[in-house]
Amino acid sequence: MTTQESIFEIFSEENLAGVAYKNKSLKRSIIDHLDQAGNTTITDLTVALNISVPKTTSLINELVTDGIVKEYGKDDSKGGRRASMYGLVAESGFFIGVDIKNFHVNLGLLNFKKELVNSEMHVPFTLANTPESFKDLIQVILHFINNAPVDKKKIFAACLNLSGRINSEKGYSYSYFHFNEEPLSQIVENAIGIKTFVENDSRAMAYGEFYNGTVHDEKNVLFLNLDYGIGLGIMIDGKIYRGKSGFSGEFGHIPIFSNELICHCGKKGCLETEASGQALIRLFKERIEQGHTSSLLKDKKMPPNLRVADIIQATLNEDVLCIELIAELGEKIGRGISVLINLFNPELVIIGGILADTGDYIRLPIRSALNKYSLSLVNNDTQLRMSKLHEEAGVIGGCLIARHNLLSFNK
Amino acid sequence: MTTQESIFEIFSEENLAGVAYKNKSLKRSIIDHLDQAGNTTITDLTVALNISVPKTTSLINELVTDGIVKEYGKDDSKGGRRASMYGLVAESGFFIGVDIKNFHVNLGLLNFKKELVNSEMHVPFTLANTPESFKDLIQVILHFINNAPVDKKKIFAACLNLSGRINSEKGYSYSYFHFNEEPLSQIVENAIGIKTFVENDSRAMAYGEFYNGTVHDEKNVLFLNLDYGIGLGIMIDGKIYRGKSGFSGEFGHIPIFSNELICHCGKKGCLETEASGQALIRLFKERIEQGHTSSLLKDKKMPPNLRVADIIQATLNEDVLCIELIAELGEKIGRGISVLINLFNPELVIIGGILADTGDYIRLPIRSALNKYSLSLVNNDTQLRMSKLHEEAGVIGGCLIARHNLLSFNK
DNA sequence: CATCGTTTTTAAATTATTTTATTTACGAAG
DNA sequence: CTTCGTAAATAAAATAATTTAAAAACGATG
Repeated sequence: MTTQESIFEIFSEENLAGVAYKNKSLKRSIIDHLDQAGNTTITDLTVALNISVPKTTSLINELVTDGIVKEYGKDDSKGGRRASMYGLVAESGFFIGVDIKNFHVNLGLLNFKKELVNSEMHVPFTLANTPESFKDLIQVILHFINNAPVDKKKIFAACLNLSGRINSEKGYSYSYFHFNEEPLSQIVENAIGIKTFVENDSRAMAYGEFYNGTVHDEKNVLFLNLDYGIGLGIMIDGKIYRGKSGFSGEFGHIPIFSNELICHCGKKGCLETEASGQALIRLFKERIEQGHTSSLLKDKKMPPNLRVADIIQATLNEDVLCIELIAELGEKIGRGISVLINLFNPELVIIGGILADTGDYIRLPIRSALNKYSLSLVNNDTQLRMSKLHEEAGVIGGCLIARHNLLSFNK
Repeated sequence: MTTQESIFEIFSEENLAGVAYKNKSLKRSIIDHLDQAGNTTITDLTVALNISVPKTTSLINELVTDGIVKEYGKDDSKGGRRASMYGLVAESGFFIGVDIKNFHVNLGLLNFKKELVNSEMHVPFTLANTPESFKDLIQVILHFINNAPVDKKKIFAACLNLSGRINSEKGYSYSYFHFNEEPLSQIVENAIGIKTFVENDSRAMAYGEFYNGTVHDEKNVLFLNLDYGIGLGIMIDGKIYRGKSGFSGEFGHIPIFSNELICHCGKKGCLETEASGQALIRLFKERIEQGHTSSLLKDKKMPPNLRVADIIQATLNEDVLCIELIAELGEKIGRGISVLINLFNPELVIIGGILADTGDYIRLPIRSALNKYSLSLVNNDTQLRMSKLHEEAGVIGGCLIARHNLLSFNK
């Protein structure tokens, strides 16, 4: 029996009854506990799961022969005989995260102990809603899998992060690659030969930041993905909140401005029309046309194909116009966040996405807008923190989601 | 052993281990199942809880001798011996809900089977943040308890609904009756001699509507309490979402207007300044001053102490000005709701609170504003429904919260 | 460096639960 | 109205878990 088979046995949805069912759930609980609490002793598990020592011992032994758990030496002395520490086996399974951006793809490989063992960042790729773009993507993924330093059979699952509207339960992506009735997850799964899930990019980043990033004890956390659009990942009680069909967090399209700009979603007054990376480029052009200047100009003219990354870089190089624009953006985003704080009373709001790389240039205007627009009692309750994982948030989150979905913890 | 003692034994937080612990949790699970699924058979429980028939039988028998469960005749024939139906005993315990409004109090008494056995609506009372008002309130509650048609000892818990910021976990009310450091829940508990919880009024209404009202299978539901202020109760995955400190749902104070009106919260541009019952009265006055007329005028002058209820009544009597104002209000509320829909992608939004009594006069403008302001894909996903429980939502919700907290189901 | 207190682990005894078999109850068909 | 098929409830047997007791492992103390 290979490791893979035994893992699938434990995590299969097969309907067992009676003792077999109970043992299976107990084993899952043990893995869940080892997953969350790290390596522990049998005594620890005994109190955590409310089962006796002999029972725990026999279950652990089975998991050890299954290859999912192994002994990690002895515990520190607590006065008597030292207890054996048990923990998950890092090499017993791997998971892939594919984070698809507008102009590149990031990929990562995670082991069973939630450690990133391999990653490829900034693989060139242009996201377009065409079959060609999709084919390119599959090639990028296959290349990553073939170059991965592990047995392909031990890669249990993958997760694709895409912006736009995603129904991760059913595997549909509505904004990209929705060419026929078959769910995107299924199409990719067939193409790469690995169980595949899809998830909204901001939610995946939120998940990564939540479980492997800047979040410690907080349970209700909002993650902002400030990119060309404005995404929002909502974590409630430690779980991703997706809404009815997976369309939650359309923060960029809340109507809080009284302008006449038509958003690409077709509505007027969306937050995204004033406070996104796209808006940033538009505002930059407008200022240049009004006669302002910037270090980004080539021969005193607008550079062609100006990207958000350029403006971020210029800001960090202390370009005055860019600093001003980022501050304006921050003010507007802060006003948006104050809506979120009033509604969610979160413990923590994380500023992520490429625009978060501007650091204090964007953080301080956001902070002051929050004081201006949200109820102080509620606002004081909420921490504002910058992303810790930066551009790795997506891949790590994707890997963790693949892992979580396959193992179906906490369900 | 009295019934009360035995109930507290099962639901006590006392730390048992081993078999005793397991039996206790199984008993709780049985009660939980009977609570949600109604009367069922032993075979049913066997598959639902994954335990054997003899084990289920012995647990049920213990619960029967405890007085919490009893037999409710035989099941319909399915071909063989007819199964006994078991269910909760309605009279084994009672719960009180106290819904405190600006100008009156509603009280209700719920039995163990979630049936409202007694209620007193519109008990005269004026809510003010003074010790006198609080004393009056206690008198109202004591009067209700003493007149209740059940043994006072069998009333296990009560819940107080108040508007404003409430930390229900710790029992604090910040907007009303926060006279000293002791939690309000504790003060009331000492005064009435019954375990007491406090909850935000809109959340309690949402809870009532969710479990005994218009909600059927939906799990992610938003409830709008349109009163003098605008409250929001958020139900996620069947649970009340309270946020970090219980300040979630401050919907009335999201800054989505660019007006110069100072809200009573101290900020500008709050939804409440334009779309609440308070705003309605202000707008009515303004129109009258501009020369408009209405059936509500006395000698062609503003009536003193005009209440929202008066405008609602006039609307239902087809007063043209009031109908217009309600439509304007609906439009603005709809714009606010579109923010919620974009963020939450809920299955259902319930329009409740006194202004919901205007029915289609407010529903239709809300509906059309939603089409105008929210993403169609997301919007089409969400149902809009009017409250079913109307002014009883609060009391029923309060009773159910008291019951839930005491029994601590799903925890 | 042997002994003692402490804690984990293993083993044996006890208790509890499930599984299987039997009995009881019910409706329908002959 | 008896018989037969089916399903629930009960009883007995078998299995599995917990509890208690004993052994092993370890550090500290004298």
